[in-house]
Order: sequence, then C-alpha cells, then structure tokens
Amino acid sequence: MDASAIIDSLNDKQRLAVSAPNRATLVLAGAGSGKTRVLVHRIAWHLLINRLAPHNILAVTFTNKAANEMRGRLENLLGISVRAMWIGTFHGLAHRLLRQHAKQAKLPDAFQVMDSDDQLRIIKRLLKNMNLDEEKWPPKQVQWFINGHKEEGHRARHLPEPGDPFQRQMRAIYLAYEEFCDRSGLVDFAELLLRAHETLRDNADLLQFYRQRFQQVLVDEFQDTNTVQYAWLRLLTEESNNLFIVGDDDQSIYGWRGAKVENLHHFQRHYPDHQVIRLEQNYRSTGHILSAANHLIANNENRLGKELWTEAKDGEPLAVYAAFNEQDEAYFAVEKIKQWISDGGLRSETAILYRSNAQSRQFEERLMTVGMPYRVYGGLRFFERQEIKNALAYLRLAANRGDDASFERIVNTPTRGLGVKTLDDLRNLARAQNCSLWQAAQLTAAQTQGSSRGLNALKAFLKLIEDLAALQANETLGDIVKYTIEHSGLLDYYRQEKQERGEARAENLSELINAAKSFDAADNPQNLGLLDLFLAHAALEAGEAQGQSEQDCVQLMTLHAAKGLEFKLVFIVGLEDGLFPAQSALLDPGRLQEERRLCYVGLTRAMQKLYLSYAESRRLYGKETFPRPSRFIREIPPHLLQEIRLRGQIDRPTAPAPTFAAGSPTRPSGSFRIGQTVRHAKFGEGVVLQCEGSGAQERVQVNFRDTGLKWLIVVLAKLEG
DNA sequence: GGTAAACACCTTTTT
DNA sequence: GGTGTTTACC
Repeated sequence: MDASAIIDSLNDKQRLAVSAPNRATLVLAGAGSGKTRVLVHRIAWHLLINRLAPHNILAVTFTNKAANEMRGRLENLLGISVRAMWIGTFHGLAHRLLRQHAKQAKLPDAFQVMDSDDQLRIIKRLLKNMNLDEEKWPPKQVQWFINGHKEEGHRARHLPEPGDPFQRQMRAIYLAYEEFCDRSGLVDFAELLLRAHETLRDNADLLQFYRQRFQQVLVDEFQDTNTVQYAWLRLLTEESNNLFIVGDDDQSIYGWRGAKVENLHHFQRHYPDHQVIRLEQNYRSTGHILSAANHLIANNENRLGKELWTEAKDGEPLAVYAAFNEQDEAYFAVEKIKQWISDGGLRSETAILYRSNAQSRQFEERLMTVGMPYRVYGGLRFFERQEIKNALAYLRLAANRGDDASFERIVNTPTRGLGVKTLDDLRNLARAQNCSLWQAAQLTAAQTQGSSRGLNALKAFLKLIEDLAALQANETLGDIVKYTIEHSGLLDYYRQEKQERGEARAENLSELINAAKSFDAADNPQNLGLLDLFLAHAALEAGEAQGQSEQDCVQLMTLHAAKGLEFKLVFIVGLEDGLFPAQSALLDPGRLQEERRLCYVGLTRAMQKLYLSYAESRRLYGKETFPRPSRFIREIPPHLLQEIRLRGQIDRPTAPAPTFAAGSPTRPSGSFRIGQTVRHAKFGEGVVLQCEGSGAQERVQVNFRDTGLKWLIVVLAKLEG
C-alpha cells in the first residue's frame, strides 16, 4: 500500500489534513465533513509514510463506540491488526496507564473502577456517617461538587478553606470521600483522569517514557474535552507539539458537564506554531438543510468560523408543523413515517429527536397503536442493571475485602436476615476501629457469644465470600462468575421474583456468565488479574441499553444522543421556547448558545428530509401550557421553510387526531373550532385553543403567533377565520 | 422484610 | 402527570 491509497479517496482539504506536517494541527471539521475519515487516514499516513510503529501513536475518543469504530476502520483500510496502538477513550486509556503504573499512581494493584451509581451510594453512606442531613447536603449536589473539582484538577486539600460554612462542609465531605476511596481501593471516573494526569506529572521518568513513545497524539471531538483531559494531552505533547485535534466548536453540547470549548482557544495559544484546517464540504445533507443550519448557527458569537457547503441539490424545504398539542405532534410524525415507508423507505432511516427523554412517551404510544417497531435510545445499560451490579459486587467483595461499597450492596441481597440492627452495629464498629466493614464483621463473628439469628447469618455470609474468594484463585473467569451467581443465591432470588421481570433478570445474569466466558483481555496484555480487568471493563463500558435489535425500526433519541449519527428522514420535535431551548437557558446567553448548537447538531443529522414541529398546547408536569414556537424556528430564513397542515382551515378529512375528543370538547354551536387558524386585525394570526359561552358572552382563547395567549369576546374581536 | 402510601422530582449523559 | 424513592406500617 502506498500514499495514493491513503490519499486518493479524499477531497483537497481532507488531504491537506491527512498529509499535514508534523506539528500541532487543528482540524475544524463541520458536521458530515468526514472527520473520522480524516483521523483514520491520518493514522495510516503516519504508519505508512512517516514509518511510525503502531505503538508510537495515541488516539483518543470520548466513547467506546467511537474508539471501536476508529480501530475497525483503520484495520479495514490497512488490512492489518493494530493491537499495539493505544486507541481508546480518555477514561479507558487513563485506566490502562494506572493499572500499569499502580505503584507510581499510589494505588493498590487491585484497585477497582466504580461508576457514578456506586459513587452516589458511597456519598450517601458517607453523609450518614458524618451525621449530615441529606436535605441540607443533597448527595447529587455533593457528587457534582466532587466531580466538578476533580475535572478542574482540584483535590480537596487544594481548595482554600472557604469562609462560607456550606462550602466548608462540602470541602470536608470531599476530603472524607477521598479518604474513603483510598482506603477501599476505589476509583471513580473523574479520578481516573485526575490520577492519570498527576501520575505523569509527578514521575519525570514515566513522563519522559511516554513522551518518547507517543510521537503522535490524535484527539477526536476535541471540543468536548474538560480541563484535566486537556492538561493531560498537553503534558504529553508540549515538547513535541505533535498534537492533532479534530473538533467542531459549533457542536459543543456538553458544556454543562464540564466540557470546555475554550480548550480550542487555549490550544491555539499554547501551540503557537499550529496550523488550522477547515473541513467545510458536507457529504450528508441537502442544500436547504445546510443553509438552514448555517443561518441558525450564525446567531452564535465567538465562533471559530466555518460555513458548510455541499455539491448536493437543494432538496425540499424544511417542513414546519404546528401541532395542536403533543399528541397531535406524535400523530403527525408517525403519519409522515408511514408515508415514508409506503414510499419504499426504511424505518431505520428515520429518527425522531427531542430535547428531553420524557418527550418520547407520546411518540412511543402512537407508534405502538399503529404497530410500528421502534427503538428508544437511552435508559439503563447492561452493566448498570441492578442484578448485574449485585453480581459484580459479590465478585468485587471477594476480590477485595476492603470494598465497603460492595459489602453494603450485597450483605443482605438476597435477604439473609441481616437487618438494620446488625448492620448498624457493624458500621459503628468499623468506624470505631477505623477498619473496613468486612473486618468489623469478622471481629463481630469471632467475639460475639451465642447464636442469634443475625450472628449466624453473618457467619454464613463471611463463609460464602471466603469460598468465592478461594474460587477466584483457581477457576476460569467464566466459572468464577457462574459459581458466584449461583452460590450467592442471586439466581434463585431473581427467579422467584414476579414473572416477567424476574425472568428477564435471571436471563441477564446468564448473559453475564456468557460475557465473562468470552471476555478477552487481549487489549490489555499485562499479566494482571483477568477478573480485575473484567470488573473494570464492566464499569468503563456499560454496554448497550438494549440487546441487538436487528429489526428495522424507527429511531427515537434525544438530540444529544444523536450527535455523530445521520438519518435520511429526521423529525425535530417540541421546538418551543421553554422546552427547546430549555427553560433554564432562556435567560442565560451562554446556555442559550449551547442550546442553539444542539439545534444545529439536530438539523445537520438530516440527509434528505427534515420536519420541525411544535405544539401550541402542551401538558407539562400535569399543567396545560401554551408555549410559543421556538426562536430557533424564527432564526431559519422563511424561504427555507414550508408550513405543513394536516388540519386547519382547509379541512380535516379522515382523522381527527385522537386527542381532540380527549381534551376539552369542541362546541359545534360556537363560531370557532378548536385548532382553527384565525386572524385578528391587531394581533395577527393565531390558533383557537378554547371556546366558551355563546352569543354576546362567547369568548375564545387564541394563541397568537406573535403576541401569545389572549381571551377575546367574539362579537367584539372581529376575528377572521 | 415486604408492601402500600406518601413524597419529591422534573434537561441533556459518557466514562 | 408520571415516575422513582423514601417512609410507615403490618
């Protein structure tokens, strides 16, 4: 394979990026401009043209999916395996680093990774220990505080002692949390990043080693990096300047969880010699869709600047549908999808995108009634299910008796007569002795006289865990997991649980056994315990929400989840001020801009046809609301939009949307129908929402497009309609 | 220890 | 309004 094979299939800008000289490079890659392609080909270029070995390259992504895709495409392009190459997520790579250098990282060899759920449990336990009221110190907020500081690179001891008593207490909790994690050998997600950074920073020889090893560092979705992630990258590349980043400031939608778009600006300052390459040719969408997206995003400030273009045709205008209410909106979308199918399209080519998960319900119900298969993204993933987490907790406790979090989780699951009383005694003893719950349990079992129910149960539990631990020394991973699930009593416990749910859980448990049997740690070649790696894998890669759904189905997801995907037919629904943009963003210019970028991401998912919809009336938290159409619709030039009606003044033929009957009944006797479009001399155009009274008392409530809700006396208002 | 009633919550989410 | 979680009671 030679250079031409890497270069030929690319456009000029992509070539420029792939063959760029070895110095800091920023590729501003617009949506659908082939950014993964550039990354993959750039790596191939290093291997074939610059003669680098695979282990000289570090490629970082945010999700496992992106990492897997990159590796797959690379191997496809090169026709060889690139196992020696470090391709992975920030967290995965940090984990790998820490495992290999646990000593320098000041971590126990068998340290365990915990997910945010584990973290929250620990915080709750800690608050109880410290006698703090959860009302006053909400665990979620504590978690947010701790993670926020870790992502900024701050340890509790680095924080100045605040005067504010609330902050001071927060800091104290953070300190206690760190202490607990250290003692239990537990590492949370943010800790992986922070610890990896500190380890390199504080071990000169290690840093030198990796700086020499990673001659090229490539980063995907750079706009999503947080402070520590960027600091870590900088540490590795500030000498060589060989940092190749791909990103799009217009698609930065994770500011709320610590991502810093500013890192793009920092990069330009920290690497003064850098080059910038813009990928602006879009291969995904029609001209009209792109034009709409460009106009929308032009309303944002401080952009690095970029305008997408395409050689594709303009295509159809974007359709805008003003639904009567949320059910009507769902009805509309599903009708259009039915049409798409009958025109020969696939369900899997269509996606309904919404701002918040709660919105999926209406669409699911509608899809269900018409019997159309669909798939909702999001929700609990495999390794996050409680039965799985319980099974893992047994494995972890047996592997590491100091893991109090796991101890708490399973000591009485399935129930074995270890109630609140016994546990409280254990916790008190553990605190008094400053030891783990496990040690406290051992002490109790050894010292307490008699044979109360609780004591026997405790002894049995200790024995069980010891047995499981003995097993771990000798058996294969698959057998360890199998035996653990069976002998812990979990399998029986879930089997006898009510019907379907129990069955599903038992099934998941056997799926876990399968996963263990086929777990292949080849990607992590050190001679570390396979079980430890498996457990870390479970935390770092939570798996899919649903199993392989091979079926051709309509795709439902949040706009966030849609990033990186594309569909021929896209619906962006709930385009209402207060919903999208979200209520809390309306008054904050910074957050409003992020909402706009989210909308931009949504628009650019569509390849052929895009529907935008909003409801004129929506039930929100049990209350009827009359939102106004989203400002984002107004930011798209009218000539790109086409208003669609299924109903309205013309006629509403066969299908009165089911909800009209369910809502307030229309009054055939009155002069106006609900949903009817009317015109007022002063207020302009609007839609009738409610009618009441008759004759001189007849009043109608109208939602005017420009001025919002008004009640009008019919005989006075001179409404046309 | 398991169930029902009361209660809080209500963007977005990957690792 | 709907859901998930804590509390109260048997």
